[in-house]
Amino acid sequence: MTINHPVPRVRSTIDDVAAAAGVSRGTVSRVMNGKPWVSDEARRAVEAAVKATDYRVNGHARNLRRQHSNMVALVLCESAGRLFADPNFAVIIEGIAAVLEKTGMSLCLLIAGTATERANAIEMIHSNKVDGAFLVSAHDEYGILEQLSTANVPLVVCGIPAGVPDTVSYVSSDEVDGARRATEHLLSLGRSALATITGPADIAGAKLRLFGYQLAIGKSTPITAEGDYTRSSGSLAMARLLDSGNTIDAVFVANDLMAAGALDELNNRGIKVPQEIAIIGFDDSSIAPAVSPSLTTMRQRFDDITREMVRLLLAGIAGESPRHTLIGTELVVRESTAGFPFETFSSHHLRTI
Amino acid sequence: MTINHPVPRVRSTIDDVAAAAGVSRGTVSRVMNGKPWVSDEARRAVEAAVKATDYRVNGHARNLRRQHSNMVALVLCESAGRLFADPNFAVIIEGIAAVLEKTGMSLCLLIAGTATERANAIEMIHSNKVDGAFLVSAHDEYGILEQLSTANVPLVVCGIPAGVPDTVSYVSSDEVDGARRATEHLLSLGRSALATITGPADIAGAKLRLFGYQLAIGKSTPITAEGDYTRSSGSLAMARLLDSGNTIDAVFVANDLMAAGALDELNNRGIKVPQEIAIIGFDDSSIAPAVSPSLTTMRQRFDDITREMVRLLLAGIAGESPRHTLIGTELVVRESTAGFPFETFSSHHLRTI
DNA sequence: CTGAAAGCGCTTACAG
DNA sequence: CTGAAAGCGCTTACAG
Repeated sequence: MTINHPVPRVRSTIDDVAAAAGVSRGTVSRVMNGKPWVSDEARRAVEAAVKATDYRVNGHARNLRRQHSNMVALVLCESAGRLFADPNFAVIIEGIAAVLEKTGMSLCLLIAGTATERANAIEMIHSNKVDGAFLVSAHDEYGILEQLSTANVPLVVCGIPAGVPDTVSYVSSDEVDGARRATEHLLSLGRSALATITGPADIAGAKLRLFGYQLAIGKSTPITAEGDYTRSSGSLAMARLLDSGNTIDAVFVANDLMAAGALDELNNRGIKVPQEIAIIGFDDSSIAPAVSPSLTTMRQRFDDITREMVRLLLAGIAGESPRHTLIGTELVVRESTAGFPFETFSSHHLRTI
Repeated sequence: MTINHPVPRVRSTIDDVAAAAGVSRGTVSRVMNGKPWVSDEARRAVEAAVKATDYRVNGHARNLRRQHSNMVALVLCESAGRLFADPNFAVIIEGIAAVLEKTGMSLCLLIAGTATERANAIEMIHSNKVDGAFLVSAHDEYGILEQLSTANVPLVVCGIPAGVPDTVSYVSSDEVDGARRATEHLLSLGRSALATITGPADIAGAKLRLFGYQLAIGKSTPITAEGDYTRSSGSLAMARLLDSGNTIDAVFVANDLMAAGALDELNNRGIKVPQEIAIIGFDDSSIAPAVSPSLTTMRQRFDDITREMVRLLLAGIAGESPRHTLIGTELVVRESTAGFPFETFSSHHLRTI
């Protein structure tokens, strides 16, 4: 396939409108932009001329002149398939869109799952067609952050980037603290044979969650299995843990999707959750209350995260320096670490363990 | 919240590069665009100067001059939440992105779930910042298609728009034929007490599927319940059908998501599918094989649909007139209308009905 | 192979 | 309140 050069399309310009209205283009421009100091008579003439000529301002010319576009990009470093498989993305996109909408800026999503798409996104940002950009899920291996960090445009990353953090802003849940508290919750149940299912080793956030887990279990060597944040990888990891020969009575899983997968595996083997093995996830995504047993998890406050992301991007556009914000997480207790009613389960739990 | 006017950021221009390289800006432009007829010496000087000055071409200036942007928009008339709830969107977006990638054009997604977002998307297209646009799920009530149809930019709609079809291209599954064949499949099972769960009445495609259903059942008055294409609305509609007092032994559901919801309701009530009631959906989305019993459905060939959408947009950009394409559907038989093995179920089916 | 020049369509001080 | 003019940063015939 080849690029088709667009046919020239006739469009009326500001000069056409000016001629039709019998005014100068300066006056047309002033009414198009709602500037004051235009006589009612001129305004009416221009408005009529705009209609008559079917005029629309040319965005390239306007932005070139204004030196900004009033648009920001949201770069998603995933294929559409993976994007749609993880409910967190919906929450993040919706949050950013909702906050940004009130600011008068417009948003364009750039899917950057393939190398070509990443190159296009980088080009778009480097060429100054957007005033700023959000970056979601920047896997280290792509080096996209590195290339973008030299762009002359403010950047806000969702999550903690592994490298080049000085020139960009980021906002993230407090991963270490969240993972530590999740693990302590498991410990508080009286469980002592803990394991963890980690996210991809190349994602900084995944490493931090593992670190928080280690903080909580102290000096004991961690029993771990790595997944890639997908549901099926959680099943596989759980199976490896189960078949490893280690005794396990509780697992901290680095995200809800993998926790759901772990639950699938446990359910398949007839292992009772939480009686035999307690499970805690991370995210409180839409899947957490939907699985059976429902999933205890550390809630990421994406509403606060996205609000802060927008705030930092706007600040960056206004000339402020990059800033880093950590947002706290909340423990949400559900069936996978508790019974219902709580008391009943607790006593049952004490008897069986 | 208010708009922050961006601080002026220093960026080197083509003149800076020309000065640093000791050539004219014409020459710089030629090497930036890979044009022939540049001496190796000049090329090297320019390349060094580009690096030294950290130069990037300004997209607005380039596009203003070139009169096209090499970018197309994909307008999604849904909130991010709904977008992510329906697996069809992922398939469509991924399909368009994949085909478009090979053409050298870049893609930007515009979420147009709210009135403000729709206004932004329309503005973006009217201002000629994209060379063309895809439109997905254009609910009639928004009038977005109407506003866009006067834009001086080719448009390709996914699905059959209810109005203004002359100025835009569209590609759609053959809804009428698909629905008719789905219903005939139900009839071929020996079922005679049919009902249908329809999509939203304001969506043209939903009306066409109902029409196809009516074609198949002939003169009998259709028993219908309307949903809104979500899973939960399918449950509700199924419940209404069940509580209506009509005898029902087979249901054509206008999409898979609602069919899954119908299955939920049937499972809850302990009604056996397909023994007591057979169910057929529409789409063959990822949920169809995932539910239990797995769902018989009419497959929409989204790979062909998206390929054709890109083809038509490119053709439109090249100056060709709008065109309309209908793509055929395929019957995919699974458990919800058949047993496994087939023979076993068939005999069982004959005995119980 | 290269430079000088025109022009893409706007906005915005600057005079008046 | 309004017009004439400059200029945003490019690309592309046009000469040479």
